[in-house]
Amino acid sequence: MRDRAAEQLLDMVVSGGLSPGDRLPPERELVQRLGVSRTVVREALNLLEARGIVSIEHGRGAVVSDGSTSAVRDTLGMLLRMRAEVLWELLEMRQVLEVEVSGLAAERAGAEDVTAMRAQLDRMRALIDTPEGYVHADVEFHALLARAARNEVILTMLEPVVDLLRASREVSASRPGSARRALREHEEILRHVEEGNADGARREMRVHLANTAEDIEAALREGTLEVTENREREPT
Amino acid sequence: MRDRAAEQLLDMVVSGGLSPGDRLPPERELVQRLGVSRTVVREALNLLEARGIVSIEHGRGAVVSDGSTSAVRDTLGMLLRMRAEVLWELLEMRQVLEVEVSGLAAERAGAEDVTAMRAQLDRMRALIDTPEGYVHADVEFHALLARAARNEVILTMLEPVVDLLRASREVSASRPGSARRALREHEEILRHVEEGNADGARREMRVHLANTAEDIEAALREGTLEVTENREREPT
DNA sequence: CCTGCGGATATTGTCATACCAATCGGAGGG
DNA sequence: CCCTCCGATTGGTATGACAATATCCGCAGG
Repeated sequence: MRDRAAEQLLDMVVSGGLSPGDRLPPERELVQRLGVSRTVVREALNLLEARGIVSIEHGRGAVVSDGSTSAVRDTLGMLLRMRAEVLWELLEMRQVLEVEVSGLAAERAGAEDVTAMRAQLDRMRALIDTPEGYVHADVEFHALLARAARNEVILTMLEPVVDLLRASREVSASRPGSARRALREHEEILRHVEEGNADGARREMRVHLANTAEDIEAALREGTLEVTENREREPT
Repeated sequence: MRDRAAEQLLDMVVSGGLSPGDRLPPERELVQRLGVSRTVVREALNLLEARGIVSIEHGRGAVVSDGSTSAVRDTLGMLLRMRAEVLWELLEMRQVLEVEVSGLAAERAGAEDVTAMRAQLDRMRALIDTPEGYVHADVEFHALLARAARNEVILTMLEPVVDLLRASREVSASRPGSARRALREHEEILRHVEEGNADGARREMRVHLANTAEDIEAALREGTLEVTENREREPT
């Protein structure tokens, strides 16, 4: 019954013309409209919240979520906690997606994309000695690259993977010399993107990710890296 | 409170020495142990179920799940449904993932994978004149290929995309000659996989998906297939 | 007229209880 | 020895009440 109600609610959202930010009817009204008890309505809403469709706020109601991928990240994160070996699969997935993203970006990036990425590279250069800030800038660069690829679906799948690997990256970025090497590689990638050289961009990204994966493996061997998930809810 | 209870339960699972298949204590006992009402316990259990940690079975209890990826698949599926993604983006995503899957499968497939795929090709050959059954067998073949690639994460993320494209495929598969052509292409792919020729497998898969996409486009032009979004590639 | 305060109202969160539904196991009869 | 049925265990649903939080509106004061 819960699943049936959740399906009805999902239909209300997708084919009911509700946009992100809109509020669903209150629980007591959904009780009448769906003809089930409040218990079932609440469980259905909780399921949709766990799936990232809506966000339930105390005293306000259930609002349609923007297409945030945090639910996918959380679910993947718990999977990682139960089976640590999926870390390798995640790294491979990231490689598959980002290599292709580089190629697509080289074919589709506009001047404004290149400008934004160049500015981001400057920021990375400035933060190169503070691992935490550097990784943040690094992640942002990859996000800009993904946006230049002009494919929301790829972004939807890549985002949670990258999020999940962020902790690993912070450790690997603090290894001596790796940040500077990564910066050079980013510059190479951007150069190829700017020239519209898709194959070159793919090749450079493949090299870059191989090096990064090597850093992560090394950090794992040294025991510096703990494979856990930091579950923190968004701070409003 | 629900999240706190869920965290406690998750700790019970991961650091409590519970293996997949083990049963958690019944709800009424967790009520006493956690000091909260049954409502909260149930909501926490539902959250863990949505995240794929446990599987709740009526009359039996909550059993610790193996690290199945079905929760990730469901979450992604709902997310994609809500975003009503553009058809060409889905096709591109499918191409990115499946081309790489073919390459990985060529490197990693064992004899039993090849056997299963060959059997699946026979089934497709038998169903070649019934579009519906053929597409089902087709999907199954691609699933076997993905399994041979030995990366569950990629498989998990590919599935929702394929699901959304299924309707398009049923239409395109009914175009004259396309099913037979697709069958030949599948045979080529399998041949390369069998020989361990990763690049060849990638190339053949790329050809196959390009042809399939062409079929879908043609069906779109003929109005056989209705889609709300139109394909616009170039940004402003 | 504007501002800030306070209460009324709406809405979700938690609790307690009762009963329904599915599953399992063991007692009893064939 | 096997089958059946019944009771016990366990999750599923319904209901009503109250608490916690957010929103809105009117009113007093400037």
